[in-house]
Amino acid sequence: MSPAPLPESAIPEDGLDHFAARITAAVAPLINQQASALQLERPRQEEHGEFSLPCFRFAAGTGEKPPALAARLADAIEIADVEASAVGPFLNFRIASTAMAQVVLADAGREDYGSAKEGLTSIVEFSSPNIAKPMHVGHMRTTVIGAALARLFDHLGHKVIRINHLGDWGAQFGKLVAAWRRWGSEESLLTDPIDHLLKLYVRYHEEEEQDPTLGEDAKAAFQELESGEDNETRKTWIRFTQESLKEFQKVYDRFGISFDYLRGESWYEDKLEGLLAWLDSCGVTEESDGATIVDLTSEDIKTPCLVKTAHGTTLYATRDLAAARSRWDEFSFDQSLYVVGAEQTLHFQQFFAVLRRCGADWASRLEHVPFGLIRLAEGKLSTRAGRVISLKEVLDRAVELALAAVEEKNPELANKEEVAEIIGVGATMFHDLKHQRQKDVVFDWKEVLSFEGDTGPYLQYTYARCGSILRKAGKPADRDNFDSSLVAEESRELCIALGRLPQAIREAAQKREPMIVAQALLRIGAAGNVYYRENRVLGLEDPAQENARLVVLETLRNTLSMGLGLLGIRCPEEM
RNA sequence: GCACCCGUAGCUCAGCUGGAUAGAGUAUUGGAUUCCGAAUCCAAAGGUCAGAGGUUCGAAUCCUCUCGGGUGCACCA
Repeated sequence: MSPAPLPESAIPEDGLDHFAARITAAVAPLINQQASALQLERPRQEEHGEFSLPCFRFAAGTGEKPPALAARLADAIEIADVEASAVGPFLNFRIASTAMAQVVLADAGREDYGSAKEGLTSIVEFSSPNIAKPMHVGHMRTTVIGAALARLFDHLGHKVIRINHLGDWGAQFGKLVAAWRRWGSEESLLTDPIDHLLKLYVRYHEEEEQDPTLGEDAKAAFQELESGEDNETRKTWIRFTQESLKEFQKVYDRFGISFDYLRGESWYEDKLEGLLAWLDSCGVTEESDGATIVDLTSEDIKTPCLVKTAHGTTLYATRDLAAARSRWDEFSFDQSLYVVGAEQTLHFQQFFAVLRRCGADWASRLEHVPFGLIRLAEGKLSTRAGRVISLKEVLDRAVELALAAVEEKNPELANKEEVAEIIGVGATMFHDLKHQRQKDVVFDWKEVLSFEGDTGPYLQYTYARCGSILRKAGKPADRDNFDSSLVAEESRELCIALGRLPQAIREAAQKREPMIVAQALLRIGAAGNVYYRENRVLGLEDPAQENARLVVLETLRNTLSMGLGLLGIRCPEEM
């Protein structure tokens, strides 16, 4: 049960899509194809135009050789503002500069540029840090990628539900409460709650080995917690949760991220029995070594899914199953994404397979969106081995460096701290978002803290430059009296880059790959920098020319802020 | 042992469902500011796309194998 295909009308024709639609509509009938089936390609070489259609696969049907077909089509086709030409077996399309500038500069820069009305209900589960532990660089990717995907879906007209599936349940909280009873310090909890809780946890772990009574205490504490009674243990646990959330919220605020639901694993606590009963009624459970499992060999997975331990407690998978079912009942989603590290792929395969075995046809709407892990040069991240970098530390250092850069480059700037925050956080986020999800990344301070080249600050700088010129113009760009022919040739490269953003947005959402938008923005930024370098805007003799260039810069500026906004990155007016 | 992910320039990475001469950034070297912000722009140099087979009119892209790196494999999450 997959989501129904989108109606054609749901796909808007902003930017270059406008011309692509004209091209496919004109070509399709000549080769007996549906317009929607034609995939236009983007030629590598600029001289081959903006779009291209290799004719190899259609030539077979007509009995012609590909170059002959391409040549015949090139002759036969008439498309307004598009010139078709055959180069060997390729049918290439070049868009007339004036028409392109007209269309792109009118579309791009609108808040809804590249938006759609897909109307799907999409759940994005992301971030999901563990209570009482610090957020470290490892949480960066899920948080930033998940938030970006949510924004992309939102832009495409989805009803988006953002869920933070906090790790707030499990036996370790028994330990934590027990540790708190022994050594907890009210003062430390108030000054740095997560640090204090982490230290308690680590100490408990260490002393447990010497003193077995600690293990008993922890077990007892978790049982008190699981009982659901409103006892002292529960109060303590709630307090730890609240204190942790306060800390997490500081990071989310800096990232500009909000959630629709903060639902930790504990939220599904009262649904676990029902879930297990459901699994039983589906006849998929069996006993093995005292534990309750679901065999998945029929689903091609050798490892069974464990849903209940021999001690009778539930597991991660049980809670995820309960959560999925609860969300389906509540939201009837079209798609439900889990932005979680690739190391948990097996877990997701298992839990999806369990649902399939139960005959839940909606299981096909669940999707694990994996990403590669972050490692340090010294090795894998490890809290116990001390190989951690807290997220706060990364952001703070980036902001600190940004501040130094601002002091040096723009000492007159009034709100330096505020601007440095935008730049530093933006650099960190962009760095994470410009790479493919799946690849592992080795955390490298030098790269994360770089502000030159293919970086977030480069795009922010471009935005600020445009703003600076627009301010100095002293008047807004006049779009009612905009003559696109005055800038058509000089802005051609920029318009192409701007014009391709809508497709990048769609593709990024489809592939769950925000990088595609980040790369498109870098091309826009590069073209923009060349543009205002080579085309002076202010003090021109011809006011119509000046106005036309103001329109270009205003469009560039708005598009950058909209595009970076989709990635969750803000732009400073000056920097 | 089995399964999955990754391998493209010195480094970090793009390369779309197979398409035309494999592209950026960075580092290196050289150049650009009487002119809207040099966090910029221009240029040079830099690749046996890990290796070997196969499919195809065409392979960095798909298939198989080998090598190298990473991750996971029932009572943690």
